[in-house]
Amino acid sequence: MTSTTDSAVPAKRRRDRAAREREILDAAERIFGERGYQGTSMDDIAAAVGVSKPLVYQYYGSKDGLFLACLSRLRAQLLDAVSDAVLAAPDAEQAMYAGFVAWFTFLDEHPRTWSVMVDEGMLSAGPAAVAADEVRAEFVGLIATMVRLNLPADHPADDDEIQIVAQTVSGATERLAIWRTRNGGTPTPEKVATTLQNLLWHGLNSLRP
Amino acid sequence: MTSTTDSAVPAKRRRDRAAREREILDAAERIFGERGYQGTSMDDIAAAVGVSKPLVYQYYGSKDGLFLACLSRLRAQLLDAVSDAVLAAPDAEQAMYAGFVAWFTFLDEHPRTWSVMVDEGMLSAGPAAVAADEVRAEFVGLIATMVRLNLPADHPADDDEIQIVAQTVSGATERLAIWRTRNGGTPTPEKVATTLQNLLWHGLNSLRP
DNA sequence: CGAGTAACTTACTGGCAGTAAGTTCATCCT
DNA sequence: AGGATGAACTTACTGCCAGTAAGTTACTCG
Repeated sequence: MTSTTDSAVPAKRRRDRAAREREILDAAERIFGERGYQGTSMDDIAAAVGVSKPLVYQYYGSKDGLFLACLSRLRAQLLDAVSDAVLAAPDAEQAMYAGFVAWFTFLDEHPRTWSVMVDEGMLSAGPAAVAADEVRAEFVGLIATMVRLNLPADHPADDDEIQIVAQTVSGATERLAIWRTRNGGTPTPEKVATTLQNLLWHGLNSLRP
Repeated sequence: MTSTTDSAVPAKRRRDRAAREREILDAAERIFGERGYQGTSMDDIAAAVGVSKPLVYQYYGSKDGLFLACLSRLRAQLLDAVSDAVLAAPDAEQAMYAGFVAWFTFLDEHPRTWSVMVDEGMLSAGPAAVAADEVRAEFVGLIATMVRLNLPADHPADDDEIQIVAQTVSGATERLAIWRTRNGGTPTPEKVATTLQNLLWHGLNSLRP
């Protein structure tokens, strides 16, 4: 007999830790997304789940910790979506396009979660800032790798230039995502990806020294 | 025998409003830059100036108001630096390069003030967010105008594409500025500007439909 | 059924944004 | 001069929220 037999009713009651953690994380992601980091209190989140604040602290340690947990989950999903798209493409040019489309599409489908991550992810003090930087660093690394692979093997590229390009692409796509969200989700991911591709592709291929 | 005869000593005493406001604004810019928005309390700023907190409130209304005032002064300086450089250039290509160099150079010379503006300027709730967006919008507008001017007159450009390009450039330069600051101010503004120019110039010229 | 422990709560502390109400200093008027 | 007027400035609070100490309830397993 599974002990959780009576889980059909909406009564909150006691749940095991994993389930409660997920419940709290879901609520936090939603509320952070709606009201921002500053605008959200731990009491709000606890109340939304129907538990008391100290329970949230027991599971997530601090407000930063909880925010960080939201961020971490989102990061994994987003990174998966983009790298799947990139890896499935037959060549570099299509990989770049597919990566852009995956990026904008994912963020279309998670507009609120996105605002958690970017709009407020850069609280330059505290562990959340470190986490946000790690997310960016991961994408920058991914982009840098792609750029390197696209360069002719006999030209060891200028590392500074690769960094500059990777930061550019990362910064641009982040900003475009915010802009699209505020712009009601237009233009389409494909339109933006195409324009970006046109804008960057030639320049990328002229990186050889 | 100037009327303020005893001003030699470090005693704070009473000063007229304008002077006090400037003093507060300078301190706020410095402390926000050092500790971030969240890490700075109004008491900190008041103590640094040697006045009480309510005085700061009387002059700037709120923490957001004070932050906004810092932002506003910085914005004006930065925008001036960049648009001066752009307007002084003889053609579009050099204008773009000069704009990039001016941007990165200015931010080199004001690394702390920069972190006030960008790293924490996007608290997505509150009036500070609106102000930060206005700063960005101004730059995006400037870039969009430049792009339009560079296009052949007989081709009315696709507005979406111009927006995409402008957001891209703005997002990229913002991110590159943050990266350079954290990277100890390297590579040089000229190096970054050159790479960006190489990366974007061809793509920009292929925008014609 | 009783012991042990995981899930959960009440009731607090401390710090900070923001405010009400008052006090001190400078200047102008007669 | 000396009092009136207002600007510069302060003390002493409120309320909100992150974080905590210490306790209570209910599930589980021997």
